[in-house]
Amino acid sequence: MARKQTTYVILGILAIHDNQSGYEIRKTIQQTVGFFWGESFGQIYPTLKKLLADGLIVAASPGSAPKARRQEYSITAAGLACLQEWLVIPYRDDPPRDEFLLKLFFGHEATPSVCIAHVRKFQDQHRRLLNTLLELEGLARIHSSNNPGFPFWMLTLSYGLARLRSDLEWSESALAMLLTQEAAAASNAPLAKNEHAANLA
Amino acid sequence: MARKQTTYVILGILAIHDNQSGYEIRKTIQQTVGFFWGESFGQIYPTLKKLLADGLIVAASPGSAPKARRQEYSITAAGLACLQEWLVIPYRDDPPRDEFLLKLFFGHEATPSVCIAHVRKFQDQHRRLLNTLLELEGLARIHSSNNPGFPFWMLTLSYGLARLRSDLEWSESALAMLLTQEAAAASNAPLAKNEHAANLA
DNA sequence: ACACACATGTAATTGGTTACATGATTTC
DNA sequence: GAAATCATGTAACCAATTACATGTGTGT
Repeated sequence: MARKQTTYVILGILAIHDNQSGYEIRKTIQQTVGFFWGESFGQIYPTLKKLLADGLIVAASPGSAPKARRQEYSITAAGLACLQEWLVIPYRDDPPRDEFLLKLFFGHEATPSVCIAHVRKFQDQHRRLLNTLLELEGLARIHSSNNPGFPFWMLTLSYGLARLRSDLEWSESALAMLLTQEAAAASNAPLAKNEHAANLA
Repeated sequence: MARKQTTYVILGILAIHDNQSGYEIRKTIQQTVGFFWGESFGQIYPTLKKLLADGLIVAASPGSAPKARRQEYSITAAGLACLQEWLVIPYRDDPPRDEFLLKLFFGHEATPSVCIAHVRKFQDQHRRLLNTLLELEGLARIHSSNNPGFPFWMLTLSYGLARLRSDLEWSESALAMLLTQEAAAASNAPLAKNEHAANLA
């Protein structure tokens, strides 16, 4: 039975920590797998309904503080089985699409400063994400190091950190290259003017 | 005017090399930006019609060998302007989705061999892609090093290579970790049995 | 004759984002 | 009392994949 990916993120998150509302599930997703996975409410709430109807999750009333109108869910045995079935299926790599690289690839059609701006944005974002991941790593080590899932979380985290560092390293050399090219272009134009002036004189 | 991304890939490809058919454009995309961008025919042909209607490209009859029924296109001044406008707009990073990492993150819910299989597949794919990119780099250096776009192509290529190497390095340590964990799990089960037998004796 | 690459297109479906609509609770 | 966060949901839209349908040219 082919289900959409949202199904499995939700099941997986509930398998790690039960009794979460749709709102909380989304927050947990952002805080744990957010750096390589995103989900929107427009996707989460309908999926939750479907999972409930299929018996993969059950509705549980909030234990302690019954705030607002709020529905918590837990994973069922059937849900766990469904998750485990999915886990063994070879992953399919989603068709790659990187608008940043695409703009860079066509960079010759733009002025030098355009690519420089893109790479700077890229660096900013990656630096910020690096800080976030380092914080996340610290928190995980403190609060979850005895959790059986911990080694796997560290695996994805170390992937993220390795990639981030590689990306930042690359971006430095890319920026250096673009800046020298810009400088060359800038010195060529005035040079051309000077030559023109020299010719006139 | 907001256009879909397919628009700009096509325009960009035609800006680099004119007089290509839809079929050729797709092939070119695969061979140049394929490692970070994909396009399907279901997307290309309708977009080509739209670009033609909007005057961003023009239909050109095949120059030399008029094979099959086949339509070549070239970019217009308006098309180039449209591409350039798009290039300066800050890139928006597409919401990240990596099924491989997601399965790894939930790895604790599966048997150790499951994650190992995923990582092995990951390694295979990345090694193959590394070879492809190295070949691509060689070809580009031979045939296009004097093209004004060359530095930008090398930028994306070096990004791909850096990432690939980082990914492969990570995958080695990930695999090592998973293998020791698997060995530990395998030696624990028999150990438990032995203890049980010892208790009986 | 057969297979493969060339070549173009359409239709169905899906997976997903975004915007909209609503309202309660907490905090300042 | 205003603002932020918590909380749930629906509807419109869209970009893109996939499968389907069709046919030609080339090489074996």
